[in-house]
Amino acid sequence: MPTKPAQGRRHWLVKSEPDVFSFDDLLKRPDKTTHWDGVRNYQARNTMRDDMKKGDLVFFYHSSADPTEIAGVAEVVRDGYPDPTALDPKDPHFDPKSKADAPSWYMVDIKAVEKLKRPISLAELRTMKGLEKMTLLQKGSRLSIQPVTEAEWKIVYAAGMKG
DNA sequence: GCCAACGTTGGC
DNA sequence: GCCAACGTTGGC
Repeated sequence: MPTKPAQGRRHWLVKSEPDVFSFDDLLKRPDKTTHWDGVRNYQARNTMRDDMKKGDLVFFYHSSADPTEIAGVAEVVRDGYPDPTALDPKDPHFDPKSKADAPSWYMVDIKAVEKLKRPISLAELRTMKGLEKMTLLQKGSRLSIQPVTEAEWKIVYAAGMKG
């Protein structure tokens, strides 16, 4: 499958606690790929179900870490589809209200593309020109899956790859 | 560990 | 439909 041309790509940021699942963990997965399951927030669900498309690029952010930082770049390799963990009573993310024929929760598959040469911490992001409106930096922003504009993407990526 | 901000639930 | 109570997120 050919890679989507850069023009059509949208950009996202996903949060993960590295103690639970880090960017290095993603790199170690078979085919460097995982299901982004267990998300139980409607706005994040809508983003995965409706907006994230194969070929889109994703910043992998380490939350609840020291320091909190953007660690790497991943790529969406499968569009949104129902999250089976919502239907599994033994799964910690089980949702009794979700039904197989009317799934409440969705996930995408993401694949590691490259680690940043230099991770960019939240503190540094706050100092960088052009990121003032970045969703991650807004007060009270808790969204675990959020959009990144192309301009924001370029600024952060350039800094992270400068080494 | 604290706590502000936010999302969800449920009583009314 | 309102909103108080509760649970969670996540930076510090």
